[in-house]
Amino acid sequence: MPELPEVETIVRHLSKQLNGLKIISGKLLNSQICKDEKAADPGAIEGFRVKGIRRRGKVILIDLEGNVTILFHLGMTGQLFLTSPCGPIDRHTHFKLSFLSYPYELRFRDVRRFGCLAFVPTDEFLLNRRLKRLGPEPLEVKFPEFVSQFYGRRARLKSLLLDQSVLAGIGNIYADEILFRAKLHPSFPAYLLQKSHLERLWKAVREVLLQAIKYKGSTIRNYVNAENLPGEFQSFHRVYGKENQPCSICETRIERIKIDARSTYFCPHCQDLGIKD
DNA sequence: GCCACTGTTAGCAT
DNA sequence: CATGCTAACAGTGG
Repeated sequence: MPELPEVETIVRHLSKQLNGLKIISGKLLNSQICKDEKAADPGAIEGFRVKGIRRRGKVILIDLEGNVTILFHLGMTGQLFLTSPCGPIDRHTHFKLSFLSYPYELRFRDVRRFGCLAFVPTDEFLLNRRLKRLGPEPLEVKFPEFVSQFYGRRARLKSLLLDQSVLAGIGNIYADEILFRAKLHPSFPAYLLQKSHLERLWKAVREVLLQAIKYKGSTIRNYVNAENLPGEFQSFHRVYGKENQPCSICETRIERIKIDARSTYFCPHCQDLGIKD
């Protein structure tokens, strides 16, 4: 579910709401969600204040006093949202936090449990396995470094966009939307790109992600933001999930192929690099 | 009921 | 190292 724009939307809202609040209780309802290291001990963070909330790639980091950072990865179906503590809790809710003088609790819910939760030392958070191999932030990387991430790589463009060590935070939806906007074929090998192609790709990464953040991400099925609301960017999708529908530019039928076992949607006319030229 | 599919990625084989 | 499958899980739709 959540890629960079969805995670950024969550982080912005949590940051506005939770900064400075004091934690009065944390409850781990299912320790299986702490799959990376030993189960988090929620007792260890009671009484600490929230110092800040950050995003790195698709990872959410809540920094607390006491050199503790709570790390969340939402996997495919993870949700991190604020809700009334009186509402029902289902069996997919794995963790919750409540705060002094604040009417909502923060819940982490994840049906498929591909997500994870960990408590890490703030001063060593980069050593966490979820973070240490991440590539540059797609919205911060300068063009020369962007080029170096693709230079000489024989893999297909789609594979590299999905590779979190190339760029951190892009997933299946935005990879396809970015390649459509850049007019590049998802199967094209990166090392054959010309500089002008890379410039198109670099710009498309920024434009698609920024617009998706503006519309609070995409909801296809499970995603909700920290306000427990769906995103609105799905109505701007040009190719993702649109097999056999006419391309919004040229009316050609959108095709679906498999790359790395992931559905990949593209317009064979608009994205014909390596096919026709 | 069965089978295919799903927004992720660590771990393994090649 | 680079690349590409597979499995982990639960639910949905044909």
